[in-house]
Amino acid sequence: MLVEPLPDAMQQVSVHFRFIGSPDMKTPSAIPNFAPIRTQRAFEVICEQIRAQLAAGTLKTGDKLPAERELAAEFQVSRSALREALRSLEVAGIIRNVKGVKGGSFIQSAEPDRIVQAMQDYVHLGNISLDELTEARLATQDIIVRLACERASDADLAELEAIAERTRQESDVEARYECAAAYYRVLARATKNRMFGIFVDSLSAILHEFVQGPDYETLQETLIESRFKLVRHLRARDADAAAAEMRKHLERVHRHVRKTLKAQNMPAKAAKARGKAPA
Amino acid sequence: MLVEPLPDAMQQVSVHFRFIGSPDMKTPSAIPNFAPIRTQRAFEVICEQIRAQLAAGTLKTGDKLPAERELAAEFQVSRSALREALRSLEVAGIIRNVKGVKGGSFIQSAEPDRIVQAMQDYVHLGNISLDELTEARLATQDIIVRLACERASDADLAELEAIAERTRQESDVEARYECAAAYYRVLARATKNRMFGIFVDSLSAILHEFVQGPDYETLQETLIESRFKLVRHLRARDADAAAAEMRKHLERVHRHVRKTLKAQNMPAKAAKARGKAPA
DNA sequence: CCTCCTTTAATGGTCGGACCATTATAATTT
DNA sequence: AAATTATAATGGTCCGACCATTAAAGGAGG
Repeated sequence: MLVEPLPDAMQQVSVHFRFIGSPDMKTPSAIPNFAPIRTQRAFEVICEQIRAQLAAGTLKTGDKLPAERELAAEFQVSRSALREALRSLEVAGIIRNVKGVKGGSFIQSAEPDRIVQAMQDYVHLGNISLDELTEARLATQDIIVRLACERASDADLAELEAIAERTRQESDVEARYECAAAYYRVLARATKNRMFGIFVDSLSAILHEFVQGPDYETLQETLIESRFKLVRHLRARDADAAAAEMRKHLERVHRHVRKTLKAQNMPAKAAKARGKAPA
Repeated sequence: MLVEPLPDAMQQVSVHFRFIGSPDMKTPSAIPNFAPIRTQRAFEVICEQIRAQLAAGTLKTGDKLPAERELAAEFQVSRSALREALRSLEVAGIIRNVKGVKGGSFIQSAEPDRIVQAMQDYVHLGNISLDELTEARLATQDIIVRLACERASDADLAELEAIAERTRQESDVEARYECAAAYYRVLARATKNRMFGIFVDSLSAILHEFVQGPDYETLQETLIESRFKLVRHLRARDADAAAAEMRKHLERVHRHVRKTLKAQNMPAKAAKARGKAPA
């Protein structure tokens, strides 16, 4: 059996899963039963069970969960409650829902997108300053460059150069940003450690929100040049030089961003609105 | 008005928000209308709008969204669809739902919990190896120690010592883990950069899953001693010594974890099942 | 006037049943 | 054999209802 139904205490209609007392008891104070109160919602229990099976390895990438109606019956909850659980897992990037016959909920492979999203939310809510982001980025990239310097394959280096070259040909601002992100991503991949890729992607996405005008133009050629230089240092396996180049590069970028923000009188902590209204 | 209703194309019953053609058209191929097809679910649109208001600053921490029934009316969707959106935002840590009169959905302040959860999911799904985690941890802690060495206040240092002292008095394994996590967290806080706290918390939570038996005992005193030493180095503002101590500390821990895993014949990539069955 | 209890209404959580749009497969037709 | 048409399974949405929780209003008693 894939799932276990919710415990008996949860079986009654609309019971809110408290694990103490009885729902109908009118004078619960009669018995000095001071167990810790814990209220838990149905969808949370469901998520926990599924996550547990994930951690245990009972469920793994590619597996298909039973259909909603069926799964709801197994858990002995309504379809709505189950759907809220599935929705949670979906936005967490754990499952993917596909419609139609042979549709269902499929366990996803790991994608860093959700972590990036979570970090983005965190920054929006927590007023993380540009300075903090910048510092974290400098520190992270320093490590990455040094590791990449040891481990980058020839293919990695060639790809980096190709991206830098492509950047030069792009004229669209957004396309150039994409190139930059790709450059950083490949560099992170060259460390052969996926954790660094996560950090980089997150910081890239967040810092992108700060980039404002097309005033970037003036800096563009310098930046591209710097990327080529970095590859040369990597190829020479000169970690210190590579790290220094990256540092110079990032400082240039951030000085520029900061100046732009100031020119627009924007505090360094507020990101601009990026919500696109539905057409 | 807080929200805008969904566009006209979405108003029909159960329409799945395609922005091309008409649902009732029987021969849509008659007109060569080749606009890109985009299907979007109601809850996604709602989430986007709310996230947009967050990024724009229209919504901020502490604000209260209208009641579900009311909000559903504003968006002109069913309560179920709205609830799935709210559920998504809740598991993303953006809102908090509270019941009862004066209840509702409140915009939360930033908590790193969700990022930690996201990273945990990522590791579970992606088979990130212990080696990768360890390396990332070593690198991250190196930076943190060096920054903390510059910036830690006397209060920070005192707190670190207090935690190390408390660890010695604890006998429960889980409590000691809590102490360790707290130690790392305070250390990260001493950098005065919240981004590092996120990294640390995530790695702590994930690595905790690898810790198995109570075989930790033998190492315990050495580890605590090491924490005291680290504080002394920090107090002396000796970054290199502090970083070296931290490195030694972590390597000890990870050697031990690795050995334990091997003894249990567990691959270094699979985390043990931690799902607690409901009582 | 103040305190304690009861009532009330607003709100999130859950339920169950319904219909629609999508999609892969089976059945049918050409 | 190929193309077309039903069929059934599945996720997405809607509706209306009831329950549990909770803060505030109202009332009883001092």
